[in-house]
Amino acid sequence: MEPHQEKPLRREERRRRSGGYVTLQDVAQAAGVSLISASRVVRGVRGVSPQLAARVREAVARLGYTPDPAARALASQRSTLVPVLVPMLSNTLFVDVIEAVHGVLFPAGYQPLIGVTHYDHAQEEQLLRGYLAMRPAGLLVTGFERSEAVRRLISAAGVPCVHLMEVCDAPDVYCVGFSQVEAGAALTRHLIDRGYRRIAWVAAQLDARTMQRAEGYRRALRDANLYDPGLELLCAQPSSVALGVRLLEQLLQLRPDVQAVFFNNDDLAQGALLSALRRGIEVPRRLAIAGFNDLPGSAEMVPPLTTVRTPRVEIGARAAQMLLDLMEGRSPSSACVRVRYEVVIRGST
Amino acid sequence: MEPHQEKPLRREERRRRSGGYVTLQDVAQAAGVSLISASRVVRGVRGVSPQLAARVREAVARLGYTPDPAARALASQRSTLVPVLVPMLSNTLFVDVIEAVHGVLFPAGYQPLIGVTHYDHAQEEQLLRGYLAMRPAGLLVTGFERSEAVRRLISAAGVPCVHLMEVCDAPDVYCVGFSQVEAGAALTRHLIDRGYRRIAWVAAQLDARTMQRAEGYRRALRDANLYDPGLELLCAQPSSVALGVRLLEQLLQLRPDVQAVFFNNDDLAQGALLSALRRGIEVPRRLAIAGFNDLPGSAEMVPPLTTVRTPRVEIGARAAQMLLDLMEGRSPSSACVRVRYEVVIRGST
DNA sequence: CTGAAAGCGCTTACAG
DNA sequence: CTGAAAGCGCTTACAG
Repeated sequence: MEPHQEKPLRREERRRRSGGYVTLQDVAQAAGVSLISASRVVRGVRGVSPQLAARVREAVARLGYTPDPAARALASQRSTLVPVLVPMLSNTLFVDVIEAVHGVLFPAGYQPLIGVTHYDHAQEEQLLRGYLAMRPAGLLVTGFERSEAVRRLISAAGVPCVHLMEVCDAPDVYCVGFSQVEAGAALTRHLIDRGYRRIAWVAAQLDARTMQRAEGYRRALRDANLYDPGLELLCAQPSSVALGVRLLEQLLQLRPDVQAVFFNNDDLAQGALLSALRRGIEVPRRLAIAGFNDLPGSAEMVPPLTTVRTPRVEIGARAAQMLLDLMEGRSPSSACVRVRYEVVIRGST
Repeated sequence: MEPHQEKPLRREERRRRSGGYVTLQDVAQAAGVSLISASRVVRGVRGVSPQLAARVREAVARLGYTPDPAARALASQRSTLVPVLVPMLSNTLFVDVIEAVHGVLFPAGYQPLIGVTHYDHAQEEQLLRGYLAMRPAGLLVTGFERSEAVRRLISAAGVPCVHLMEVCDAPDVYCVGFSQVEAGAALTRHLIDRGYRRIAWVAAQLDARTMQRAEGYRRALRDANLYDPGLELLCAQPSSVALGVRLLEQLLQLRPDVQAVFFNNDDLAQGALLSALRRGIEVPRRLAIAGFNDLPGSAEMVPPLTTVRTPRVEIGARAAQMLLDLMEGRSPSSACVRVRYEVVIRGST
């Protein structure tokens, strides 16, 4: 059986250059069909006779064929890579999101490329430029706050993009998340309902979602006629347990009369609880403490921490599913998916 | 100026298919040199005249050329992707390693592909198969314990592989880490030196590194004639703060006479400290508690946790640097780099 | 030091 | 429903 075209290169040389992998050509030959027919079967294109498809599939299995992603990407100008840009990994929040994303995309044949922006617009741009050179199949980014340059890169990329964590009403914007403003307000209302009056807000990092939660805090307190700007303590450093210790100290010096504190993230609140323990401040009798995100350890604190459970796994999985639909030409049932958060009341309030 | 070869496809069609990117062909034409010369300059191959190189570089800058990774990978049978396989991301340990790896590889033009194995050999194999199809430039894997199938995949891949976290004396094995046995022994010796006699070992997950630390614990106690197998509590569940709470309870029921506990990981020890606080067990007077890894929050615990600080960032950075050398044909000064860990003595012991 | 040819392994668009 | 041709944007190996 003669191959269709002559191979000027010796077979041995070809094997060396190609790394010895089984190619689609090998499959087509083994199945006795044309290259393009084999390609159609492998790609799952409709309109191939069942007999032909069966023969190709048999050959694929027998030879152990795996498509070469580089060749595919070059011919189709689209890879199977999916950049996922998150601000930080030291926060378990995003680790959960990423694992859920991976769980959906990898089995579907896509490879997530994790990019950590460190809440920095310039880093986000640099990462995205690097990743866009690889002709990704789609994009997953965190929230909506970014530089104009990055916004342009995203839209010029011409691939679907789904936004994580926040929601938005624009009809052409894909997103999976919840209203950070409402969640912030919900926890604040819980504190008000418990009878606390001088309720402080303490936050670090000061990224977009933090400020949205601050907005929720303000709205809830204004609605109850309890808002006092003097009870807000903002700090641009990264959030951490250690910082929570320091911020509680600062707050108590500033406002010894504070009755309850809403910390923007559980790590800060955990630090504050530990600091209260050390200083003998009774929680919640003398001071109530609440956090946000329900991170590992919060339920085990002394006393257990009241917080807002955020559905990270669901956000990651649903965003990945939406992106998958978009990448494969299906239109998702809704451009914006709102997931449910939950105020978890424990002993600290 | 006529292009060398005729383009049967209309220019417009070509632009559409190629995504409108600037190609090396465009650069070569603009610089007035051959395609291959432009390629050599872009790749940084030696032996190109400075004048030619300058003209090419000028054209690259002016046109904003970025090489197409897919075309490169197809022609050279080597991508710039680097799979990094870690057991878990919920442990900050590996997040630190990954960030350090990224910090070295990304600026050098490589893209890490994070794979989480969940301490599961089958998952590791599945991930690796998926990633190897992409003809990665190198591999970064955690430790040495894996299935024979994965071991074969790694060596058949024919690309350099560096092992993270553990060390090994085989001359052809690349690794960056420290002796988990010695580190476990060092912390145990600290407890012995402090005067504790009935020293327990509590561990979860029971992966290879955990068991190596257990070995260190045993050796140190045997050397001091204090080893008592009844003081070991092992649990195969994943490590967490919540599990630490439960394991301390179990241990105290089993052996109310225990004087000190070495927890295999800080999250367990943090849970134990919180549990001791809640139950009114004085630490360290009644019971000393120590952990491993110096995770966030450990220094803020009440009392602060004695632990072993492990140089995650250094491990990630040096392993990535070693891999970079190997991928680019340089031989690293040493196949095995031992990094320094440190026993951090705080109030809990 | 520079270059023309061949090829990497696929998909696209056009025919029938 | 099936196929032959052209091409994706690079690098490899061979010449000079």
